[in-house]
Amino acid sequence: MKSDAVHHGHVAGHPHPHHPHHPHGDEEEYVIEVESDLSPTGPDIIREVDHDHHNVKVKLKRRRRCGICGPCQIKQNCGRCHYCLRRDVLKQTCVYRKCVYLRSKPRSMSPKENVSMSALNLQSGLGVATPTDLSMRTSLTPSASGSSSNDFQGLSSMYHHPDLDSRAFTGSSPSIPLHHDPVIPSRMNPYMGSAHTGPYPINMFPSSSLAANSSLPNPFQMGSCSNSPFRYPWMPGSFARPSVVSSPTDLLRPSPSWPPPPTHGLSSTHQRMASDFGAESFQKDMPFMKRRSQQDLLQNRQRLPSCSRSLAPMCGGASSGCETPACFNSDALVMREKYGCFPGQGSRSLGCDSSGHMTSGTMNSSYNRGRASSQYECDVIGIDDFQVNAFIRASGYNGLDIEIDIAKAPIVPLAAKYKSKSTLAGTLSVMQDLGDQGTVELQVPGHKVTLEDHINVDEILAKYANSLKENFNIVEQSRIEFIGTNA
DNA sequence: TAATCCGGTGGA
DNA sequence: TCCACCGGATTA
Ligand SMILES: [Zn+2]
Ligand SMILES: [Zn+2]
Repeated sequence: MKSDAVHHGHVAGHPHPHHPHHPHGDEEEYVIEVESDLSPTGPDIIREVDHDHHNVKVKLKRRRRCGICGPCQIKQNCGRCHYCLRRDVLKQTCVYRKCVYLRSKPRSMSPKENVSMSALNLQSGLGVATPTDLSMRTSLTPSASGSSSNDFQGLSSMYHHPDLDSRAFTGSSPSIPLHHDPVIPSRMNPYMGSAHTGPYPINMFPSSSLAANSSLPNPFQMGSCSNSPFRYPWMPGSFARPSVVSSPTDLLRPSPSWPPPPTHGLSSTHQRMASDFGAESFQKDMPFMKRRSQQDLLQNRQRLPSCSRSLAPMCGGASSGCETPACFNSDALVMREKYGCFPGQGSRSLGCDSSGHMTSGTMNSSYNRGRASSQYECDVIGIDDFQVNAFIRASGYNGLDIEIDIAKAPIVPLAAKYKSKSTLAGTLSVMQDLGDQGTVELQVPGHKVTLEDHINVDEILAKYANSLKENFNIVEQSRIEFIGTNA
């Protein structure tokens, strides 16, 4: 296992645009480049290539990693993923390091989708996923995906900033058809973080759009708030101590005395996740990628690389001053997590007036299909005063995805309105180990959502974000208490 | 030169 | 239609 170090410089954000490159080819073709001025981290350059005076293409200058998203913080290749193992032939970056922003397919336009230069200038970003400054990130909007030409496309959920959109297409109603909607990475630092000025430990795994930050004053944490460099658990120097950390399953069991859920061969979520690793293809590296609803697929909304927390890359070191949720994604404010004590806000219900319903493993066969051993496994977590079945799995390097079957629990008054089909998939991105006890606060925007076959919180939130500009809807909160079993 | 982005494509 | 591959192209 080699741990190729990679250029740090390359990873870092690129200060300014490079000189426009004009690849003059045939005399039939000319290139127009437009520089964006909206992209905070490096304007993209658009090339407009006119072949026959009819076929007009707009190409982008090769994009560069944003430098601010989680994966961008990782400076080392894992050395284990498919792309690492076959680096020479595949010529792709490590799956763990793939920039969120680059996961979306680069925009490009077909001749018919041509737009005027003014439009281009207006938007310059053309819907491109421009790494956006944190301050700009107030909401996320889901978008449909185009065909993929990106090996990593499946990795991310597609969000773009509504503000950018509106700004971009001001004037011309029909937005410029985007080949692909981008991901706006947010500052994040799941694994390393500068104590102060540096990026906060903001977890912003695209898929969830449910940013959660955590502060964990607990001894079991993987220490995401340190300045220590990120390390893969399997690499020397890693702090990973799987044996010490309870598996999510264990952590989330209501009580240590409760028997663990059936595991179908694998004894814990941890192991389930662990077992998911080491495969070859990308999706095999990220098996959960298959585990999404059709709608997810349609919307190209997928989860990030998954792994158990104990397997998750992490940084060592003790946390310092991490107990503040400061590290909070200012985004659509989806959720946050806290540990230790929870300000006894009245307990809230998890819900939205939408019908979120999800793909609980037991309810949706298609959902389960991609999952071999654990789809029928269910954990129990407490939400407010209720105990609810939930499907828990790792998400992201230090995250958990928790799907809650609302229909089965009277925790959502509103859910009743949607009959028994109402289920809600909550995707919590928990950055670190939950430790003995923790509380996750979930804020679900109460937004009207069209009932689909599969809806999860992400989508709800996304839709919520989509209309965030127009109206703020009620946000309901929920908190989920995690009860750990760590000794 | 190394890294890896990105377009094109064949197979499932 | 989706996605893993391939390999040319672009950047630093
Ligand atoms: Zn890798
Ligand atoms: Zn990035």
